[in-house]
Amino acid sequence: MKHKIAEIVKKSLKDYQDLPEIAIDIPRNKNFGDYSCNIALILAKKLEQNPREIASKLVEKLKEDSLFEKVAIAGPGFINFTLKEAIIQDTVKEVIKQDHDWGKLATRNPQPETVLLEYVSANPTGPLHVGHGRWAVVGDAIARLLRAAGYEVKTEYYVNNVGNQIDKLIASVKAAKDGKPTPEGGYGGAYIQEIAKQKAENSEEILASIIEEQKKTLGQLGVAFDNWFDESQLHDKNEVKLGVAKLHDLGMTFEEGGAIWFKSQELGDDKNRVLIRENGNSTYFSADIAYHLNKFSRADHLIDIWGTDHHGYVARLKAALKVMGLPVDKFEVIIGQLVTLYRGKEAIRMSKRTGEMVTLQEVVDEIGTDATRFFFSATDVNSHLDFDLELAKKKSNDNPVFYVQYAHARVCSILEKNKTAGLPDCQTTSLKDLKNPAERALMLKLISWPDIVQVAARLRHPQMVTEYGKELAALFHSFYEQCQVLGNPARVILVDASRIVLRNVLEMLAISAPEKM
RNA sequence: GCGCCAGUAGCUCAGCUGGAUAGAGCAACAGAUUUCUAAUCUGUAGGCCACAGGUUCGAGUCCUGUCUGGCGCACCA
Repeated sequence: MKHKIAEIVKKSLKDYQDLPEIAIDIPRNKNFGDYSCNIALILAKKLEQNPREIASKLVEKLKEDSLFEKVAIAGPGFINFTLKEAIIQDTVKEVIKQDHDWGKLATRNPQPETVLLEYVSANPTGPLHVGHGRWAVVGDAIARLLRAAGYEVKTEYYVNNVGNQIDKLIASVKAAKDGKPTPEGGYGGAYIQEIAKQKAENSEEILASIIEEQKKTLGQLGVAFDNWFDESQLHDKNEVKLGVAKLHDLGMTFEEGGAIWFKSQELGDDKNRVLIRENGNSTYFSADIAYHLNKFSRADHLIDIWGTDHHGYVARLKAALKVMGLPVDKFEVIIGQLVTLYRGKEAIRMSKRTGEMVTLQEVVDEIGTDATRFFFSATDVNSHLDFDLELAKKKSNDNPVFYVQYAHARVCSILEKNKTAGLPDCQTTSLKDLKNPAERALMLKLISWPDIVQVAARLRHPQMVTEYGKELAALFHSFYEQCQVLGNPARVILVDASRIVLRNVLEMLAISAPEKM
């Protein structure tokens, strides 16, 4: 709908040149209409004209459009639109017609951009922690959003199955097996003892067993990856060496102390970085360069979600890719901040060294998949999160996830009661009588869903979906209190449209949409 | 010391490229059910958007500085 309005505004502006992007907003205050546009204010600055004058010229043209009941100027020069009731009603019918597709954006591009989204990618040295869970949920939701927005998305989990940490892991398991204490710098969690008790003999079996556990936990969270990519593959196929050679050919490397270095200082880094160590082994950095070269050969656009502990690393990887001529503007890194667990007021301290930690598996077991997903989707992944287990569990009845699910269950219950009458025919049933403010507000919300998907996908902000879900549920509950549905075909249609959008919202978050609660 | 991220109601958090009177949930208080699910609804109260400057018609949002917290600053990953 926003897009439609923007197009109309654009048409009315054809006398102007060099137009900025036209933004259509939903005003906070209902008195300002259903949608609004600030283009006159923006143009006023550019053209050094009175914004209200520009607006009044535009309004004259916009008034003629059949979409609007009313177009008005307000405040310093906002243009406010009120939709015709018939347009709103027709769009509600469109919701029912499109059903699962309502909220999927039509791509004008016959060859959609391919996106390779890499996330979680935890080291295969132990169980996932809560931060991983957060990034997993956010990554999965972003993948769903991008798909709905018309991108072709592949998801991937990078397994660092090479390097020091693996040697330490193996040594730790061996020590446990022999009843010796954990070696210096090794891993000491209870899971090490578990693995030691199992049949796991060689490093492959040990790794496989840990990765299996990770997969199991992620699966329980409803997160599955299209591809698990082993770092060892890059070494086996010589891609790491080739990447380093490429940098060498570009004159971006030098040798010192028996190691090969990347001249990252020339590109703004505060120090140069080692690519090949004195002992001939490659660093994590050079493997990661190779990995991203590999990914760029498979997709147009890369998105990585990294933990905040890796953020210092972004600049140097981008620098390396840029100097190699790759489109760095198509390489995004989303930094995921950590989660601090609380039980009531008490923060749960975690230490990898002592192995004293609450795993993601334990949290999912305790809180449940739906609530965990909702909580992790509901906040900006770029902000630190305090997550209170007691609150998420104990207050489950007032939990926002249940609030949204309950709206869906209520809808289904009404439709079940209406079964004997049957669903009214959308073509022949008039929605003219849906004039109550609660009905109108609900309809407007339903028709804005595709706009939410679009913006949420562009910004990679799943929290916009959970926000929308809460707002939609609230409007539905309010409507429900005021309007008797059964016996009113127009309202039955409105309820069915609500069911569709509530379900589509929950599906976007991979949260179940129960028919009964 | 340097860098990145954050600081919005008592608590947990939303707030789209700068827009109109800053929002929600929880907690608190007062009400609503002979009627389709009360896991609900209606209302009240709660704010110097960390602080100080600046940019402009207009700042929670942009710039500079300060304070507080998190995370980095390896020939670990």
